[in-house]
Amino acid sequence: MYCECGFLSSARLVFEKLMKRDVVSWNTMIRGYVKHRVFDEALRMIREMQYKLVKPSESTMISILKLLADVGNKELTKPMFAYVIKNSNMNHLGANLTTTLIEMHAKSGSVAVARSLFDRLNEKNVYAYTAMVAGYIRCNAVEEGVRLFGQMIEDGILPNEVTLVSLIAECGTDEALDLGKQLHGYVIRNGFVMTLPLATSLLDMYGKCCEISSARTIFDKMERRDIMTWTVLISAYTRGNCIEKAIDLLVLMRESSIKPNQVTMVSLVSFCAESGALDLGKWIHAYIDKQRINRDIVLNTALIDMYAKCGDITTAYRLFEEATNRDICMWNCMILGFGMHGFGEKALELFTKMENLQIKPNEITFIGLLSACSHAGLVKEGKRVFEKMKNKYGLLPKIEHYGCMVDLLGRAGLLHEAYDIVQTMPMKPNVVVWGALLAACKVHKDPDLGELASLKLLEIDPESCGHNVLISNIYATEKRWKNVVSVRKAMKNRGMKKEPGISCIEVNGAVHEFTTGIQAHAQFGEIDDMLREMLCKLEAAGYKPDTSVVLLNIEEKEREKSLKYHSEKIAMAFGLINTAPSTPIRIVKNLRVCDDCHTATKLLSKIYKRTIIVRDRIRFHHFSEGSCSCGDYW
DNA sequence: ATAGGGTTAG
Repeated sequence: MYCECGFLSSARLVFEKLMKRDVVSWNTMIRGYVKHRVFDEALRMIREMQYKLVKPSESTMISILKLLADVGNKELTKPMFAYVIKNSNMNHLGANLTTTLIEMHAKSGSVAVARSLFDRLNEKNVYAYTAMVAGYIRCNAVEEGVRLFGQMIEDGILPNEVTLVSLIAECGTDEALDLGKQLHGYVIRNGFVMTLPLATSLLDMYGKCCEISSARTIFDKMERRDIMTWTVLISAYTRGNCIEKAIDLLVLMRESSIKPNQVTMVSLVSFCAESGALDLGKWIHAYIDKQRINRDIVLNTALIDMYAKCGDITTAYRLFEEATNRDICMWNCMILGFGMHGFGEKALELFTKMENLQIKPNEITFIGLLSACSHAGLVKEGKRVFEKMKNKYGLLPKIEHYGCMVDLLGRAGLLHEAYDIVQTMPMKPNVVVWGALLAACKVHKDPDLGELASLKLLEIDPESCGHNVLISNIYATEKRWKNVVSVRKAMKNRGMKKEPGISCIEVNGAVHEFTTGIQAHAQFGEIDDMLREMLCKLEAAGYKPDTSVVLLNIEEKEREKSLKYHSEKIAMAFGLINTAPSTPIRIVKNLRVCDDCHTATKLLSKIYKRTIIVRDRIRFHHFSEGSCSCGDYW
């Protein structure tokens, strides 16, 4: 009972007091740890059990392995596998045990090990086949999966409703969609009844592959719908940025007297996080509490993430402190949140707390910490964290972590140290790594290293338009128009377009989106007047347009004009017009803030006495009283 | 023995 409810220390106490322990008591305790993701302790107990010569029965092993397969944990599969091998005769592994091992390996990414076990099976039943096919789809070896599915049918082993559902559930990726459609066809051809699980898995698959209309067709045809059906469709809409449709469904669902639960709400909250819609996020938060929807650990994490990503780090931290239950994901969200806001010290403090509580950080934790150090210019601390990751926690830095290090050193102006990392890292640097170096070269004006990085980028990924823009940007800063033109031409020939700059601003709960340039907005006349006024006041305050950030080789006057119509400035003008004096203005943009807008926004915060909070692609800028929280360091 | 929905980075 204690294990099931997650009161593991109480369970352990009872366990320790037992005079006699049999296989069942060990099994229960270990399953408790696995179920609640305390893998270290589970492994320790398995070893202790072995030491005490308690020999687990096959069914004990199966039940533990099954749990492991469900949580898809990679760290434990290896030692568990070793343990099973050690305790049984490899040549006489029972079919049931083997099948469970296949499932465990297939679900946790070791598809090759799963296959070798699969090939040793004499009698391959539907469970083994399904586990294997599902494993292939999960690790993106879809062709192999299709082949095996065909072989299974040839062998005369036919899938049933349950196995079809578990396969379809794996098909929510672009790569697997074709297979998913084939399975859908199989379901129809063979006259399976569209039960709720079957329909839900199909709905979810189409939703995840952005084929919402197919999902909708299935949904509309259904006679009965339960909480999962609604939830899946709502997630599909939020994923496709159709928030109005999602909210409509929330209302409709209430009307058909099905009450949303915490799972339903998570996808709505995470939409707000993604799009920076704070007002909507607050509304949903209030809705959750008003409807007395239970806030479990995942929903709390989503809310924390939402507040952090919408600029309200104080509320995010309050929710974090109030949470009675925290997992690694929640800690990571909070660390990432602090980093995003430039509070590097706070992120590090949180990490210290984690360490004191003996909570094991994972690789995402370190991405958060390294990028937090990077945004705050904490070079020494960042280096220490990187060492700790390797030495204390035995985590092998992945390419992302090297990318963070290059960013950390590059941003701080230590270009050659950054380049050292690029040259000595144990894997081939990718576009992210070269891109970080290139961006650093742009900020710290090292055209030679910048050019080298540019060439590498073009070599690895000639199609990436973002990097081409950055390259032409570097040339433009040096007024090397010839090079700018040739990069631009090459882009045009390949049909590449610069990702358009988009700025969003939420006013009275509605999100308004602006792109660059003059646009067909009902209020555009007013906005244009406002922009003119802003420019006048800016110039009076000593602002000069920084035309070096404009990429095009055009006349100076035109360049100024193109600056004036940067989406960010338009959104700001719109905010100034439509919000009450002295309320903060919040803007979310898809690209990084440009130098000119950054300077202008600082001044504007002083001129109009407004706090202006801008979330760019990677971090927050809090502008107030003429300065920015990033300390001009981004 | 086998089934459907949600959170962090890139």
